[in-house]
Amino acid sequence: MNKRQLEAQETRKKIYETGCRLIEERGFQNVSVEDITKACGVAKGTFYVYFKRKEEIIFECCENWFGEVDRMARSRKGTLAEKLTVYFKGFMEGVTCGGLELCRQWVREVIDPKDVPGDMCGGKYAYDLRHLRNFFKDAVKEGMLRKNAPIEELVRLFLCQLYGMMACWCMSDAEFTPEDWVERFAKLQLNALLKPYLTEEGVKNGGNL
Amino acid sequence: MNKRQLEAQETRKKIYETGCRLIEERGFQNVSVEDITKACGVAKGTFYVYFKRKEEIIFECCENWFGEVDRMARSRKGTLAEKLTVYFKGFMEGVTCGGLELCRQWVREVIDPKDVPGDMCGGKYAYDLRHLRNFFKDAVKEGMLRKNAPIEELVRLFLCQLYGMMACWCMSDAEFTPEDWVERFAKLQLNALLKPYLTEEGVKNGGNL
DNA sequence: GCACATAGCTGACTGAAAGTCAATGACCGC
DNA sequence: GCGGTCATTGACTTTCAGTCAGCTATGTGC
Repeated sequence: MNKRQLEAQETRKKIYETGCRLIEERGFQNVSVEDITKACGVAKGTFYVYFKRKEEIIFECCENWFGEVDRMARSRKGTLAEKLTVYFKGFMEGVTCGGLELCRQWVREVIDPKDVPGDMCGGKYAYDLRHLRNFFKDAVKEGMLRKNAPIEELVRLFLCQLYGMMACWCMSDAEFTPEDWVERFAKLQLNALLKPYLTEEGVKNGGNL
Repeated sequence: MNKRQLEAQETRKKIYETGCRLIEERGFQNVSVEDITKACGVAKGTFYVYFKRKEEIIFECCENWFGEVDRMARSRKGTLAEKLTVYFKGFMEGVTCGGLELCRQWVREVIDPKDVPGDMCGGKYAYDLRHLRNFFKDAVKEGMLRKNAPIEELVRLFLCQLYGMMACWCMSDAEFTPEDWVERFAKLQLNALLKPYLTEEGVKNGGNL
């Protein structure tokens, strides 16, 4: 990689990081592309060299966040319930530790998918659906969930909980910690959703959160 | 009311109804104020005589929707669980019968409350919090819920379910009916949340959905 | 019936911000 | 050192929300 390419990479990184920071500080709607470029000393046009649209910077941010949480949950040893707890806690940690705007953007995308360009992340709702779908598929492969487990329905019901929690968190002026949310998750007895589909192995490994 | 006032009332109604229709047809972001005013044959400025901001037209629409559902749920005779079912089914009917944009706007407001002007509906998240809070308070008054029932927590947990369901509905390309949602609601065993707080009277009247 | 007041409406205007693109000049390979 | 390329630039276009001074219809007092 020559000097030119290194500098370009640096420029992109600068825009991405400054953008994320400003958006998180002021809110997506209250930061213009020029705010971002001025803050890192480049011209407005440069932004559009690296990002097709203003939104793309936050799409990328969400993608990184989801990917990170997914890796955490998968690398964790334990029962399905424990892994799911990591999943939820990871999301809520991302959200509650300076990720309010990320969370908002995520909800925006979910409620208004046409705002997400088709060439981002392989299609609409791809962030969450893809990861969670694979998560449940793996659980079937590993013999924790029965083969007839309705993957799509499980994905939907879990996301339903996750969306609801995030919306509530936004609503509650961010007064809860990730731990509070895990407790809520358990309280809502989501494991009841899984039970009908657990294998003997899955039950033995503990289905309760 | 003289001719002038009647005509003004008519103008406002025309803008409100045309606006709601266009927004529902094309999506909030894809309808400009001029689209609305042109479609009903008035000047752009007239819009701003009756609505402070573009958003206000959809705020009003949401307010009407929530009010209507609340009236339905309250007028229904039956157990707390039955009333809540009416509540949820009513919301989901509003959403699933041509209310996609309403639903989206609602979620937008919840995740981004600073976008809702403080003078609308008495404050942020007022639509849903107010109605549901009063609903639970009445249940205490009527002796169905115990006096120590944590109203705010119940409101939050129920809204959590509602938001999650709505987000999922937006996500699922509107493939579910309100009945599907009521079934999901029961499935999620929300009644488990209520049980600890039900009075003997409340239990006798049936706590299960 | 006339004159004045004003409610209701108008549409040109302003400002802000997203997104474009031809021009520029620093760097690279030869 | 030279021609070409690639990252960068910033003036420009477009779109749209929101404003406001002015106009006209209607209502009111005489």
